[in-house]
Amino acid sequence: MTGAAKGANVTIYQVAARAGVSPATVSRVMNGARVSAESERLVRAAAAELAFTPNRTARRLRRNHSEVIALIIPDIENPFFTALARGVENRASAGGYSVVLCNTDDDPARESTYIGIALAEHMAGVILAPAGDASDVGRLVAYGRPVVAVDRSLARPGVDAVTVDNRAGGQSAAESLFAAGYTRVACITGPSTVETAQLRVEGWRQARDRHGTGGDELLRYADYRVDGGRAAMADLLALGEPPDAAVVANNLMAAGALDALRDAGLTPPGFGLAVFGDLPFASFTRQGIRVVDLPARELGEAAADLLLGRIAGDDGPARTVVLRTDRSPREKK
Amino acid sequence: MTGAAKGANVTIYQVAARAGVSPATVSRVMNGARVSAESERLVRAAAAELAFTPNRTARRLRRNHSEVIALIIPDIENPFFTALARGVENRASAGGYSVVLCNTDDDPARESTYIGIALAEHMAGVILAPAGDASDVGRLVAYGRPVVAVDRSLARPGVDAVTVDNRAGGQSAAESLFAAGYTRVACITGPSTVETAQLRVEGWRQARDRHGTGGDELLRYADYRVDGGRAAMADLLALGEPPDAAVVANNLMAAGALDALRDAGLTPPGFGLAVFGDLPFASFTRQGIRVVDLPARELGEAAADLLLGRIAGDDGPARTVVLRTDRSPREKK
DNA sequence: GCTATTGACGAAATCGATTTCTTAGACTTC
DNA sequence: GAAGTCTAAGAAATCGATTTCGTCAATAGC
Repeated sequence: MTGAAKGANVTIYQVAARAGVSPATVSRVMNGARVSAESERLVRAAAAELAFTPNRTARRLRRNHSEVIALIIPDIENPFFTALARGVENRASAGGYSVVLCNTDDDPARESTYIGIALAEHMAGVILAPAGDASDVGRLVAYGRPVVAVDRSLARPGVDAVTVDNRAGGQSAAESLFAAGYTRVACITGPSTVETAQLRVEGWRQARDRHGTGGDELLRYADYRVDGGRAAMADLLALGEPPDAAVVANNLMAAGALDALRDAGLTPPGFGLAVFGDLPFASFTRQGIRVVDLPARELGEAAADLLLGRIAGDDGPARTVVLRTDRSPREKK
Repeated sequence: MTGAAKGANVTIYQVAARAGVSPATVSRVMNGARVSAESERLVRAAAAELAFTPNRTARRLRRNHSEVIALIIPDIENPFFTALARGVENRASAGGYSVVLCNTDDDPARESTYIGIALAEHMAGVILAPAGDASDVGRLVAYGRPVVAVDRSLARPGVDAVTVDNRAGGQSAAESLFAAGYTRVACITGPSTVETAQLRVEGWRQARDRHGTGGDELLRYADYRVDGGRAAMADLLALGEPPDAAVVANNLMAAGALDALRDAGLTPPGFGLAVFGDLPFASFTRQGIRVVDLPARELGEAAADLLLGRIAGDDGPARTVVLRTDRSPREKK
């Protein structure tokens, strides 16, 4: 031991001694079981005097579950995920749970490590925004630990998921550009292995086909990151017959795409741009850009609600909640 | 209980039985104590077969400390703090610790709640970016729990702190604007109660005095938020003799200030702007802006190192680590 | 050859709260 | 008034890993 007044950790036994009752009675008072009014008064007085705080570790050991949930996300620096985290935290703390935020940097190995920790820590449940494709979620399911996938659904029966209607979002993003008079609307999306990236492309295709302007020559797969968006846009602009607008499937790539546009001497709305997800703190750059608002915080809230339900014992079949994106993307001021 | 194969939680006793040794021996193997080669082999084999993971709750109860540290920050959606969090997490996880991220929204009541949780959970330590002024850190200190203040120092002896040299940063930000030929350099800073805000102002004053351009009529206190920055800049531009440049004390206010400039038909570098802290994902808007890079990640790393040292038993006097800001802010491309 | 020393390892105590039993009264009910 | 509920509350087991304390045997030392 290092410090001086370290301990000061009052135990239930000390409270019991002070109140002149047994530890069992103290526990009953603290947990709302039947106790005589007199005992309760004594215990509460003693607890207050000693500033007793129950040791959660001991409680957890006995009860065999914790009041902590893990939130595993691929990128803590992406505002979409921090907003999502905030949603989770709001709901979780309202329900008496703490949230441990785990950042995987899109690395399946780190994701796997965190899943292992969640198991070893006996955390109550896990909310997972899957990093790669093959998420190592089997272990959680095998041990019967509640899991909710968020943002992307896991191709795994029995796991709840909360997503947005990416296809509809992609379609309305593209439609809004066509409606504004653009004719060659490109699409920059995420990795082809990622569900959200594919669905957003599909929405774009639907709008494109309706307006009959060619095939996939204006489609680019990138990596959901700034540099990827920049490269993809540069590539599109170098085409013999370049696009005059683009749907960009996430906020980070849009930042890169704007870079590339600027380098080519273009800016919205001269070049039409519709983006999935907002870039907070950048209102001054949103001019002329159509933003499909993603309900990031609501995603987190819905996922947390679902998870807390499972933890509370909800045994029903797996559900997938799909939230609506903003169907009428408008230019921001 | 809900699910089916719930438990499956292998205990040290089962491993011991399988290996034909006592639980004590299993524990010794898992913790690197002296054990015969033969026993070790048997135990490792049994542990592997049963996929044994030690129950951390039980370990924590016995050892009376957890491998979890709390990181309490005022705004999870501010990129500065997420970068800081990442730094903390890097170091902590390298040292075998998990990080619980707590978001206070600048609310002292929430901060206090989280400090209470950190105590009750017997977390190993706390890294605190204090929300308001009077941080309720006394309880932690009273119980001898290690605490490190980050970003702002607490006016409390005995608490380690990690900060940046805000005064020097403020000075070099202003100097770089004067050097570029601007003559009326304003300053938009944070709340007057906040240490970083005051120090940055002082740096600005030093540069201003050297270049002899008036007093504090070009100084505005705002709130470190987007709207505050917008209002402050609008106010400055409405002056009879408005500034031609400004030092803005954080990234969020800079976003607001840029809004106000745009509304007035101004953009950098026509109007000079030097900003504390970067806005990631917004490279396309940094043109012509001088950014004083804040070593957010390094702050987190230093704080974590300090805290882990304390947890390990470092008993020395309280230290304050001051990191250097970027002393030569340049325009970003 | 006989006592120290050392090493491996099992038995059992321990961490602190919860949760069975159990028991002792108090209160009904016929 | 005897037998049958309840209720309150203490004693003790329990959760799972760690750690102290001994024991037993092998090696070292004189």
